[in-house]
Amino acid sequence: MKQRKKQPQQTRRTILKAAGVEFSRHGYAGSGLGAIVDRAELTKGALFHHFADKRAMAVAWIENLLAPEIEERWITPLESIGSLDALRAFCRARCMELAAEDAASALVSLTAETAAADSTLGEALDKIFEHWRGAFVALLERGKAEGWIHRSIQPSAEAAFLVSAFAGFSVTTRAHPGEGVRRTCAGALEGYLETLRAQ
Amino acid sequence: MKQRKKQPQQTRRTILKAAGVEFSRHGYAGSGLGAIVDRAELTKGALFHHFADKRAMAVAWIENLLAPEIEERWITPLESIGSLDALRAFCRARCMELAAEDAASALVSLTAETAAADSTLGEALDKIFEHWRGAFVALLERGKAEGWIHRSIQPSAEAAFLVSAFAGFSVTTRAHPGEGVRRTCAGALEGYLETLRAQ
DNA sequence: TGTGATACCGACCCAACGGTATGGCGGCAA
DNA sequence: TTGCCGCCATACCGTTGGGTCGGTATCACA
Repeated sequence: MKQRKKQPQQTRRTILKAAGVEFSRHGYAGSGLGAIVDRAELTKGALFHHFADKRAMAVAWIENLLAPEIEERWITPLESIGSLDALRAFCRARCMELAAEDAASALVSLTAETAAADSTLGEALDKIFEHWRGAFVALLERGKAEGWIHRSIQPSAEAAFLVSAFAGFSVTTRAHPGEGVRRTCAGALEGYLETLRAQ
Repeated sequence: MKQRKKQPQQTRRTILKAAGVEFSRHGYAGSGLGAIVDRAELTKGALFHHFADKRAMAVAWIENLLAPEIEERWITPLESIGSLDALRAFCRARCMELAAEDAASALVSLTAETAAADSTLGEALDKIFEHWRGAFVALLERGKAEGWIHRSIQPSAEAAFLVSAFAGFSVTTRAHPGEGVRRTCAGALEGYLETLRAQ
């Protein structure tokens, strides 16, 4: 069996995965390229062969790794929700699982740090938020059509609110780990979700 | 009139204010001490005379400037709220005013960046969140006693949720400035607040 | 088997980082 | 007036930051 020794796509992913770990833990400015290539067990030569500079690498990480993770954990599951009880259960589960290593937590913390100052990163991150909101809009509109979301609900408003709520949970969870705050937030969120119920 | 030439307390505040501007714009790791003393029109000698190191200065900023600003804009006003309509108006107003320069936005972004990795900063920041939640708890309990908050409401849960919601708004606002998202979030938040109303 | 292109390494560059050492100057008590 | 301490400036240090460059190993293809 021939094992290729040079696998550029794999190398690229290895770098992005290492970068993701560093970004999630130390933020964008706090993550050095040295720490990233050390974690990847590669060198700066490899890094700068695949990416023009640090920012371009961060954008690639956002688009190639972070966005798909958000998609998989937070967005795709919405498609198979068919009742308000299912939506409640899903939101509660995601709230209780929230941790600093979660993709959503990385999205939120990178956004908070960089979006205001760096428009390139900001736009890449906002695309994910936009997509996320869009998925909630689609869910709520479907819920209205299927009769388990109240007719008077405005999907775009509630979608923006829900995404912001998860973002907020991830911040307060970072400040105050432990189950307590997550549980109370999850409970209050379920109370809010009840207001969307038909009738 | 004798104008004192050495005013250490004033110098200290000048440094902290400059640090606050840098932290708000570039985060903790992204703010260099050089940029801070330049903004303050002082030198590192002054900085390290008043603070042991960068982290201690950040803690001093959090406790001496950030916390009082949060207190003034977000916490103290809660004391003079005497009806659910007043609470709705207050929350809407704060939502619509939210900007990257707001103290709450700085609190959130610094928390997202540092709380998970630096327990010293994390605890200083969490104190503010804790105090904020406490103020909402007091408000909701008073509202129950005065009869304009529903009896079945659990103040601690709703307080955690409200603080998280504002934190989330500040993040999504950073990613997507402009009135649109803020307005829709404010609307949905008011819808949620209605669920707290007595009867 | 050669050959040009791609993938990666390792040493290096300079600027900026957080932090220190020293010393002058203003203000106050004796 | 002197002596001293608190306040702040200046110059500097070692390290690390992002980024460059020449070279080498490996590839696809001829």
